[in-house]
Amino acid sequence: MLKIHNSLTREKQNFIPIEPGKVRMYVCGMTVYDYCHLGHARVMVVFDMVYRWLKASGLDVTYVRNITDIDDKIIKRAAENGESIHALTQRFIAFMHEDERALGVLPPDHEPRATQYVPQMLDMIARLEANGLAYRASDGDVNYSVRKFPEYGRLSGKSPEDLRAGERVEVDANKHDPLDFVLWKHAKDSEAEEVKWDSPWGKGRPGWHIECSAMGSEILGKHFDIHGGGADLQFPHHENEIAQSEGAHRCRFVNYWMHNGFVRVDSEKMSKSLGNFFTIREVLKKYDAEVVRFFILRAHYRSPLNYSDAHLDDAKGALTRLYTALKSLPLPSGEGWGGGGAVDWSEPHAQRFKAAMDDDFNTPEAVAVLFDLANEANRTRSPQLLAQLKVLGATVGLLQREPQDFLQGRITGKPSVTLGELTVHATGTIRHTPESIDYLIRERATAKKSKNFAEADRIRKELLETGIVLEDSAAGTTWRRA
RNA sequence: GGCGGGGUAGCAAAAUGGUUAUGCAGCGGAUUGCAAAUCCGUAGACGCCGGUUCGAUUCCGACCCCCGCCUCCA
Repeated sequence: MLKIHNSLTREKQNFIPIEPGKVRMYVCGMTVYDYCHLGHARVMVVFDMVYRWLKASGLDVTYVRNITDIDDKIIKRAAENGESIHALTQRFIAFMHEDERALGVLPPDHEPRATQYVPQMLDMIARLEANGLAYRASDGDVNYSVRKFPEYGRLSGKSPEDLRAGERVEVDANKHDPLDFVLWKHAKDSEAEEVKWDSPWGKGRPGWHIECSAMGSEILGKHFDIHGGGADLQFPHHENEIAQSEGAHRCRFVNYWMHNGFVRVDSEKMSKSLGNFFTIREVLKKYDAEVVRFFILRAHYRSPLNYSDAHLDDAKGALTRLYTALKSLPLPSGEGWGGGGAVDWSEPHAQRFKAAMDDDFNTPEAVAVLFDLANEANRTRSPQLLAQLKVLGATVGLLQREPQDFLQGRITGKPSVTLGELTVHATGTIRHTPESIDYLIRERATAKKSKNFAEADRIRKELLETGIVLEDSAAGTTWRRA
């Protein structure tokens, strides 16, 4: 039985879908005006893992992750760049997709963009107005009247009294109450036509929170199973979503709320405002994308995750152990590595793996099982256990490449991002190609045959200095990147 | 100030009222021309102080420290 930690109740609960066998899940995605950073990578990877595990559990999942393609920051950035918001957002959506594919993130079933759902948002605002929860302020904005929604604060565990609005931010005089938030922003003369939509309240554009309420209910229905996002969205974004959705539809909005922890740098939250972020593509120039994915899944999704090169190096070493074990798995006849059989769920490791994953997606524990599996497979030389390792890895989007591709630093498929090509390490003095490495391996074999170990060792050392490790075995010599 | 999360061996990171987490690094051994990889063995831990208990890292209380949300943020 799958258990999920529900932010709404702050405890693990048995997961019971609204409709048996089906799961409807919504995750807050990115605002597209810049490159994605590692914090975004964590949301993508974490919920991709959730998506994959729900599917592996036999559930029919509908996964929606939205794209915010209209908001203040986008307008500002487009103006700075002297381009349309459409051009700006299209570009960064494409970059985001590249980053995701590199990280092994499956495309969600739906990826709605806010600008495509303005009519649904207007409809929702009208309902809120009809229900007496929205009002038109003197400046022309339409606001949500938080005090009229008694449940407000339930998700974040805050009471309106405790919020002390205005303590950190100036209170907007147009609001009836400082906690009220905007549903519809009136158009300003200075703004481009591109960001103005007609509405019963005059020209304008949607507030941020309404898009998720509108897109969620439009695609998944008024009541669905799981809603996720970064922990910083719990308040006010998700709190406001609940107020809007339940206020408009007069029914329960979401059963299980999930929030992932932050990526940190030097024990501080990685964020745009602090400026301490690393973009995904920046990191992918230095580290294999699967190492980054493994790094994320090696921690529990709700725990903080400290980013540093040392930690990535560590993750790389660990993943190398798994792929090294997999190296001796014979290729299934006629099939490439992309394929893979079904998991044998009766096997003990698989049972432990499942128990871990079912316990609020405990990927650190599940990964530990993978290592136990690798150890036993190495010891017993069992192809069955290696096959099991590979298919279990698949359930969380790991270990699907040909081992030599990983070990020798190649990328499977053709991500359009330029990633670790075979240029060896920066510390190296000579850069080798696979051909030159093979040549040197043959030279060394000749030297070894004539017992010229000094020359053999010299060649091995020369390669090692450029980051290439040679491994001799009965079957011959293979190489991998250090 | 309000609310919430956390402090585990050199580093990372889980579980658990009594029994090996796991990975990297370390140490000893097997293997190897020597290595690497692999295997076997080994050392090392639960912030501090009390309490409950036959027994606490695990439960309870106080304290110290760190982090997050309360503003846009994944």
